[in-house]
Parts: sequence; structure tokens; C-alpha cells
Amino acid sequence: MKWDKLKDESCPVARGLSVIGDRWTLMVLRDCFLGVRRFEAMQARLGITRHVLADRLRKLEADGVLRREAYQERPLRHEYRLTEKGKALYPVLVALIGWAEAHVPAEGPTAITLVSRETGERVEPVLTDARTGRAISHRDVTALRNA
Amino acid sequence: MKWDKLKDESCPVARGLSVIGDRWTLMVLRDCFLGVRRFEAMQARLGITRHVLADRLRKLEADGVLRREAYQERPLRHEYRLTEKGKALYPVLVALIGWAEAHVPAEGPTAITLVSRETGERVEPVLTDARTGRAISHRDVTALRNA
DNA sequence: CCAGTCCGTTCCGAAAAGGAACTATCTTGG
DNA sequence: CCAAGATAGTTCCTTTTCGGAACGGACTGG
Repeated sequence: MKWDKLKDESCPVARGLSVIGDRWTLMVLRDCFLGVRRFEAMQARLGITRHVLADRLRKLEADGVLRREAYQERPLRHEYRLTEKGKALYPVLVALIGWAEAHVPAEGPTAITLVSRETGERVEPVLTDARTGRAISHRDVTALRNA
Repeated sequence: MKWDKLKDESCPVARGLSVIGDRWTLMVLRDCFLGVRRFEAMQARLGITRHVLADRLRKLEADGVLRREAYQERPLRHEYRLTEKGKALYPVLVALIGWAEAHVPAEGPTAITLVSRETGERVEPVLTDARTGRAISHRDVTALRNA
């Protein structure tokens, strides 16, 4: 099976990955969440090939994760901003950060800390069940395949 | 920059993606969480090339996400199981499922529902702050770059 | 006019993915 | 004994994608 057929799968993991499962895509989105909006800036920060960056931005726009918006005319130039759909990816990124901090050690100190905008306090992300308020772990939650 | 240099970055997103940001890797892990442990089974379910599957399993084992365990001798055969580090990825997968369910519509009905093992009730995943118990969103949490 | 900025595109060699066949090691059934 | 089946890969070859660097177009400021 080819990678780009994933979007037609019924499994939500497959559908999700068809959008963000590409190499570099989540790195691009990380920069978007950090407020980077311009092509040049992303390219410089990520070290990604211009070619690939242009391709990823195009795909993310086509998928409705980013939107391209003119920030000047003459010459016409666009910047990239997260749509609501894109912003909704925040928990995925945060979960990934949480995992990496705990299980993929860095050489030096880690580069990012999550803090509350309001209080400035450090935030500790945990995935919980909205109904019971309890943490979700592999042990007490299971996935049912719908018939 | 090359993709495999990501693991040396100080950003946790980059480090995380150096492990699971590869094409197919999260699909393989999805199957692991669903209890699939054998090469043949994964290959059949995923439709992935045998070549690529072998490669991903090798890398995941090398990264300590999966562990290879003999389930019979004569002939010696192994199966793949999640390590603790691997199981810790559950929130990432769940966050992805949540996003895809909400924003990447399937054609037919969705194939997976998360339920509590205890009560059988449907689980609604939300990322919260362990300290305050409040939901984490892009709007009220921000990432600080550590100097 | 020239340098600088910004957002791409083009070109080419290298790496990775897709597809199918092949190997190896047993077990089971006839 | 032989053929067929199960399991876990490997090998070979073609197609796709990536990495690196140069090039192009549309301006601005000096």
C-alpha cells in the first residue's frame, strides 16, 4: 500500500497521519505554534530544504491546517497561519513534548518549557478523560473496533 | 539539514520526531497497542512493504520503544512488544485520534472508539494540566525557550 | 545601478519507498 | 518421503522523495 492512500482508511490514526505523518510536517507546525509565519524564517530555523518546505506548506494549506494570508502587496507576499483545525493539533504536539522530555533524553538542557500564560507557572500535561477527570493510560483504556 | 540529525536537537519535538516521526512508524505502534505482535500480522494489516516494516521494527527496537521476544524456538521466532517507553506513547496516539475524529472526516463510520476497561464507558480524551486540572489549549499555554 | 530581502522553482545526484520474488526453518498431512 | 503451509525476513529493481545548491522574479533602499 502507498502512503498517500492512508487518508481513505477508516482508522482515525491513519487519517490523522495522512495529514501530519509526513516527515518535517510536525516540525513546521511546531514553528507555527511558536509564532513563525514566514517562509524564510522557517527555512532558516528548520534547516529544511526550501523545496520540501514549499511542498509541506502547500499540503498543509490544502488540508486546511494552515492558511495563507497576504501580509503585503508589491510584491505580493504571504505568511502562514494556523487555522482552527491547525490549532486543534496543539494537544498532539504537547503530548509529544511530554513523551520526549520523559523518554528521549537530550544532551544539554531541554529547549522548551510549557508555562501558563496567566500565572507563568509550569504546566504538566496529562491526558485525561473529560467525563471522569481521570488520567488515560494504556492500562485502563482500550480501543474498540466498531463493527 | 538531514532528517536523522533531528535527534541531536535540543527541542523535544525534534527529538520525539526522530523516533516516531518516520512514515509508518506510528501506524506500526498503533497495531502494537491493538495487540498485534507478529511480523506477518502487521504486514497484512498495514499493507506496508515487508522491507519497510522490518526496518521500522529494527529502529523501534534500537530506540527502546519495542522489544523483541522469542515466542518459540525451532524455528526461533520473535514477536514485538511495547516497552514502558513505548507504552508511554499512548497519549500521543490518543491525542492524534482525538484530532482526527474531530477534524479529518472519514467517509464511512469511524473504526475505533476509546472505552474504559472498567466501566465500558466511552472515553473523551482531553489534555489537562496535572497541577490545575484545567484543559490545555493553545490559547492559555505558551512554550518558553530556555536560555 | 547595485545590493539586499523574500518566496519560491529548477536541476541533479542520493536516499528511501513500493512491489514482487526468493530464502530459510520448521510443522503437518498424505 | 514429498508437497504445502506458516513465519520472518532478505534481495532485486523501479519509482518517488529528499538534500543541496543555484537560479528567477518582484520589489526596496541607497
